[in-house]
This record gives sequence, structure tokens and C-alpha cells, in this order.
Amino acid sequence: MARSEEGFRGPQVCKVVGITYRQLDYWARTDLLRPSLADAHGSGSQRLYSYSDIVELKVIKQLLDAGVNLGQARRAIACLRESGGDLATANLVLGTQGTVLARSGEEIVDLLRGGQGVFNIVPLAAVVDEVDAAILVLDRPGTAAAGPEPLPEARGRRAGS
Amino acid sequence: MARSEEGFRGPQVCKVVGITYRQLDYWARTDLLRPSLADAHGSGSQRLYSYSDIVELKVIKQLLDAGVNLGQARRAIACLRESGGDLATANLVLGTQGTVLARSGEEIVDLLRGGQGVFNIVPLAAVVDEVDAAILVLDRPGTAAAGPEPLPEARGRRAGS
DNA sequence: GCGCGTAACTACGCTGCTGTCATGAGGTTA
DNA sequence: TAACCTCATGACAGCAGCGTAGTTACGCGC
Repeated sequence: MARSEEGFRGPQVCKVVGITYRQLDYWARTDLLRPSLADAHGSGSQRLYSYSDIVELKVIKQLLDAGVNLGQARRAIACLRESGGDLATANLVLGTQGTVLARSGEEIVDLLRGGQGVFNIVPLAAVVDEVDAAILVLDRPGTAAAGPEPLPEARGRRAGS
Repeated sequence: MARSEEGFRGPQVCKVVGITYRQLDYWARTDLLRPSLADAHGSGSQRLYSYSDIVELKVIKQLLDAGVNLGQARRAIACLRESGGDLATANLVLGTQGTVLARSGEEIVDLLRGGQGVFNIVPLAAVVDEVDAAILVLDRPGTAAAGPEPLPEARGRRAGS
């Protein structure tokens, strides 16, 4: 159960993200999100997930909580990967026509005005914050998760690209 | 197949909304949306849907197209019914915390700022327009559906409450 | 090299949602 | 009343997305 120095293993990821191991396994098998550090190779091996993997998993989890199915979540993380800007300041906007990253609130209002169809909006800053807080309580199980802002140690682990 | 003077029957509703009869039937059986004019009473009867029923059905259809499951759509139309304001100018906002009707774009930006979690936003004006256009081509099958704005005849059929 | 814990793998089943097909009951017309 | 058309209804199938339980095998400590 000890933390590996480079990456997170399956059961740890489940606790941080807030999903079951069955979901993580299903998503890895169906190519929704494979671990980018080390994939499984047989029945006793270990999957190793990176920090950005966990952020993407948390986005999926948030979408599921909002009632969005996995098919739409699949398109969401596909857009999240190809447009690799600064995640913490953007909003992920899933429309019927396509999927975009919106940098400001005005951009979202513009999309609504010209827009037909439904939009699913994910504020990525909140996602990153929640992931950092969850990783902190994984490191120190005694610490409460209600800290106003996470320590820079955890935030520094964020992937640049 | 002729239009009943007061209300729309099942197969007509399917064409207007763009769903299958199986879906309409399933939604009526599971209490997602029963026809408000006449429910089914046995195997040879007919369901009669009102205009506002069709608008709500179109909202559900849009949500499904956006990847939202029926459970969330259930909460959506529940909110749509209890807050019975002017539909055509509002946006239906489904959050993880709850469901609201937002009147302006700034209201949505405020929700995004203070908000954690994902939002599903339905612009109701576009929904009403699409329903009106679909009803028009139901009346005159030769008319194309690409008209810039629907005729006032169909818009007048909208329910006040 | 040898146990042992952990984690991946497999199989089975369940629920929600939908398609397909056959059946049955009203309503309508002759 | 008999034929006929229209919908609602029922039974079955099928897929997505998991839960549960048992099995298997890597990797670490010794």
C-alpha cells in the first residue's frame, strides 16, 4: 500500500479519484484511460498512473456524477489531451457539435448565444484542487481534507504538458 | 394518421421530437413523462400529448443527444415543471448540487465561478424553435424545415403555464 | 529459491435502456 | 356485424456499465 515514488497504483488511484477498482479496471480495458507510466502485463503486475492520469480520471468521475455517460466522457478526455494548454484556468465545454476548451466566462456565454443544443461544462480548476487535496490526505492520513489550499509539494507534481 | 384537433398522438410525437416509439412508450411507463391530455387505458386506446409535453420531450431528447442519462433528465423536467416561468427566454442548468433556471448569461457565469462540479446547460429557446419547426412540417409535409423563423400559427399553440 | 501479500484477471450476473416482433384491444367504415 | 387500421402491450433479445467472487501470478522480503 506504500506510495511508489513515481506514479500511483490502482487501488491508490481509486481512493484519490473516488471510484471503485472495478470502474478503473473497466476503463483501462475499454481504452478509456490506460495508465501512462506502466500498463498491466499479466495477472500479478501493477498499473502505474501519472498525476495527469488522475486529473483526467477525476474529470471522468465528475462527468459521471453529473449524469453523463462514458461515451461522452470518452470524447471529453480526447479533447483534453489534444488541446494541452494550462488546465487549471480553463473550462472544458462538451457540446453536441463538438468539444472545446473555453478560457473565460465570456467565451462560454458566446457559445450559448450562437449555440444550439446542450452543453456540459467542467471547471477544471476545481477538479485540480480536489485531486491535490485527495493526494494530500493519501500522504498524511491524519490531515483533514478541508484545507483552504493544498501545499505546493503536491501541486508541483502536476504535469507540464 | 390525421392530426387530432386537441393534442398529438404517439407516432406523431415521435416524428416531431425525433425519438422512437419504443422510447416514448418506455418513458410513459416509467413515469418520466405521461401524456397530460389522455393516458393509455388498455391495448387499443391512444395517448394524447399536449404542446408543452412535446417541449419537455424535446428537452429530454436533447439531453440524451448530449450524453446525459435518463436519471438526470428526470430531474431536469421535474425542475422545468415546478419553476413554470417563461421557457423561451431561460436556460435550464443542471448542476451536481441541484437544478435551476437561469435567465441570463451572467447568471450562468456566476454559477460557474462559485461552482464546483459539472453543469449541463439547455438553451430552451432553441428547443422551442425546433419543436415549432417540426410541427410545421408535420402540418405541411412539403415545407422544408430550414425556415429562418416559424410562423406565428405554430408559436401560438405554446402553453402559457 | 520460497512463502506471501497484493493486485490484475476471469467469469457470472444484474440493472437500465432500447430494438424487434407478435399479439390484442379500441375506433372507424362499409 | 364484419373487415380494417391504429396503437398500446407483452415477451424476448442485446448492449453498456458496472458489482461480486474466485483464481492467478508478479514482486518483495527473507
